[in-house]
Amino acid sequence: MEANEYLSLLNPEQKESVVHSGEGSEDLLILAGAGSGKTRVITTKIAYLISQKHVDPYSILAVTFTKKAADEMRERAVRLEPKAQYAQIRTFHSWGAYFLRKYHSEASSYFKAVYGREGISGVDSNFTVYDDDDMATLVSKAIPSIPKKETALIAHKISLAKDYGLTPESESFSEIDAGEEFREQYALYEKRLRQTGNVDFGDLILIPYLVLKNNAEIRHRTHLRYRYVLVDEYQDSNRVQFLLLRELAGIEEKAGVYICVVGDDDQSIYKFRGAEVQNILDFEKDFSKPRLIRLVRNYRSTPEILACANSVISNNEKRLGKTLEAQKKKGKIPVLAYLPNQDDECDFCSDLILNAHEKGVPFSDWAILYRTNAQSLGFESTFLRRKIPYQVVGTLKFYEREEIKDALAWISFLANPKNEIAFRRIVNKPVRGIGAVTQEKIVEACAAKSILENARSVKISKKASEGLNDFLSVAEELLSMLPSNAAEDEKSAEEKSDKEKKSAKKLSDFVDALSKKSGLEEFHRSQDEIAGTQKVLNLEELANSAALYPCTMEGLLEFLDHIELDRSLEDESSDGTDRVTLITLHNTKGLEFPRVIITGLEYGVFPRENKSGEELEEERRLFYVGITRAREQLYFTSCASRRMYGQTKYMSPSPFLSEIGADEMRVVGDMPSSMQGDFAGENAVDPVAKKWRVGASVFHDDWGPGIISSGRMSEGEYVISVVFENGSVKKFLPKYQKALILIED
DNA sequence: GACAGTGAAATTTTT
DNA sequence: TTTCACTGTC
Repeated sequence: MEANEYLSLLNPEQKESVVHSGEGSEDLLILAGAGSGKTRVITTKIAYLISQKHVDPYSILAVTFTKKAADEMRERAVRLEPKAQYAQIRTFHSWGAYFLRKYHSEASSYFKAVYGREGISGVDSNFTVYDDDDMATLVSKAIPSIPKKETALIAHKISLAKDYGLTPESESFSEIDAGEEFREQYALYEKRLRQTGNVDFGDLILIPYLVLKNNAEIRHRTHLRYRYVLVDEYQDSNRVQFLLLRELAGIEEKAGVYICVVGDDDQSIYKFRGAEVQNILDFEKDFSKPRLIRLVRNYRSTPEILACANSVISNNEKRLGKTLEAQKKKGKIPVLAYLPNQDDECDFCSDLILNAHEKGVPFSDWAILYRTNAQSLGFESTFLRRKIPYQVVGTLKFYEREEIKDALAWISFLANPKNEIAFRRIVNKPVRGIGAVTQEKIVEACAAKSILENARSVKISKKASEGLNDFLSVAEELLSMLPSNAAEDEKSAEEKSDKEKKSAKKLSDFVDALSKKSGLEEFHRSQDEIAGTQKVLNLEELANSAALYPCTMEGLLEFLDHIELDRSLEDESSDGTDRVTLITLHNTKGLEFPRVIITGLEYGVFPRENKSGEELEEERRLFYVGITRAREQLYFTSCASRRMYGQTKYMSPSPFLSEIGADEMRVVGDMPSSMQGDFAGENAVDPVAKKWRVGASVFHDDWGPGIISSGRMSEGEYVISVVFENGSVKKFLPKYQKALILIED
């Protein structure tokens, strides 16, 4: 396609975003609302830079957060401009992995300087990436005094520290609410991890940042290489990603690297994972002469849907501010249904879907959105009963399955025999008589050395040594199946895989052999027979997915990177079957559906209880994301009572619902007041309780505005808890309370 | 090391 | 209510 052709498809703001290319060292922030054609802009921009500005595609780096988004971006950019295939279009983490493999020895030198040389391996060229579970295991091995159940907590905290760009040497951990005790734990973990030569997820960003920051030569080379850096979904970037971007930009040395970020502050929903809305709010402050372009024309949803979205999000204070403008013709007004309980909610959704289906609306037009995974259960059983085909998105993911983790542990161990976590996972599975004590001995003796090469010289019991021999010979046998093509190291990874795909043996045969020889297949086959699972099938699936890679050590590493850096592997059921989608609100980001039902709109469910201030704003953004997924029709459901943890709880409508104007939606059913008398006897209607209902807004003379988070009868008195905007929670007896007033809405 | 029995806990989760 | 992690027994 010619440039003027694809540019003519854009609206003025989109076009401006595309042609802005940083003359006069200006950077660019594109504030792209939901459904405003963001991906089109970024892909067109890549094509435009190459074909019109004659930019070498090799010098373009475009990063996204998910594999799916990266694939889509590459595909669409290449369609516009074939040379875009030579640009680096990938996820933040996969770029980090690429960078680390390239500069592993510089990274290792950095760590040797920090920790001293003894027993430190740093980052190996053939490192594998530890996931959360692996991290927790490593924590418990690095700090044996820690109780098992706290390891995951500490691992999480370490992840968070890395997301904030903090190392054990950092001055303070106040940003992540941790202190000196944490510093010691973090340091022990790091030392242990550096012994293995492997990295965790956080390292994929943190270490490239540290290397760039501390190594002027590499920084310089990198500035020469990447002249144009584009970041998608910038609102989801965390602190360390921001720091890395600053190094890539080379602001201080005036490297002249063009930075363009695209994002939507209103769709930032990953604060709990370290994402910083502040990054996008501060962009204009942090980068050079930045230009801000707003894309607010929405091509996805009807004006009625956008009116709701705009009303809701305008209640947030921390935002750059924008109002979506509908480009579609008028449609149907959104519907809010007040329902007695969650069974009625399931039936209401089923009725909607089945009625529409009779009129020819496919099941796949529908998506049921909910706040927590547990809420899918009711829908699943109802849909099963009423024969509505459905798919649940993002529950047990492929890579989280035991058998897959086992096979991957084998692969990781072969790639890097210093990987103690992988070793521990597989050495005694199936049982080889190598218990925890023996494992400990072996790992201790082989610290920072190849377990494969050194394990035989460790003194262990006779029984264990037989098992170990068995294990090691399987590993050696498997390794011998993998020729290493060191001679071809000079070639770039892309070039190499292309060639080898055609000629060499497939890696799938290797993975298949691995399942069999390791005993994993047999082990899981017997599990399948007991539990009726399909673990063996999954192992075969894994082998299949390796078919595209050559049967070499390099192919193995590529395959590992692909698997490890794409934990969002599609559910196998994403074939063309016509079915309803059940999905958490978080998982809907980037998706759209003709008909959307947002369920469980009750205080305590959505928003979750005790949310206030910034946290409440994030919940509101989540609601906004949900609303803007809908193309044609939007429904809300809110239940008067809900079974939670085995008890029936009486619910109040979500405060978010009152943020939508009365004329912006149609209400069906009766809005419940708290403790309604439907269920005679148990909960007599107390007029005080009715007035001071859960979810209502209040104002306190000393504490300011707040929301009633719970209310119950205690010794004949109605007691409420109020969450104030500063986060504090207070209890009151409203009957006698004078400083507290109710704000009617 | 497998298993039943007990008790505490119960968000969201790109990589 | 359900789930999962831990405990003690065989």
